[in-house]
Amino acid sequence: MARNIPIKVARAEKDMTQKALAEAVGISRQTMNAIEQGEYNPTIKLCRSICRVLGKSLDELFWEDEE
Amino acid sequence: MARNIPIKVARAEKDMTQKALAEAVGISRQTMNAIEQGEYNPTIKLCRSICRVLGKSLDELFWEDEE
DNA sequence: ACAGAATGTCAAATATATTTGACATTTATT
DNA sequence: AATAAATGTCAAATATATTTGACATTCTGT
Repeated sequence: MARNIPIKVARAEKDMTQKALAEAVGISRQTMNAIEQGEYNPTIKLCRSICRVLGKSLDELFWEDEE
Repeated sequence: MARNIPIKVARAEKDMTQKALAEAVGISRQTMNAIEQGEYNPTIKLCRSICRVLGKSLDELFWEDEE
């Protein structure tokens, strides 16, 4: 999996730290970091939470052309 | 969670059975059924697979306004 | 250069998505 | 009405997402 740059950018736009985003979404900092590193595969529910907090769509933050 | 009507519709458009979609995506028929029933929470990777097979976007098939 | 915050990463434990098999119910076809 | 295909649902087992704690590294500001 590829690193998730769109999340990093959206987070920067909101001036949020990984920790802050993790807390806003109710997960651990390590999980948030791993998602941004593209090391796994969050649940769709979690993806939606992240989208809501960052004000972005699923397609903007989580689409990938090739698996 | 709410039943996922958009998947049902998209599947109908492609004239695919739950079983056929499940096979195309590499999961069990029961899991596909449960997803359509909104009983859980697939992985984003699986959501992307379903989107590719059905020719729809994440936002079209998996967005929900309220959790 | 120093200190503190933010990020990256690992291993072990826990929660939960997914599978398998089996059966009941509904829908479509003849 | 009868049969087959499609769908809905349950329980037990397995795979994997997520947590927790701990430590190393990079980034920022003073």
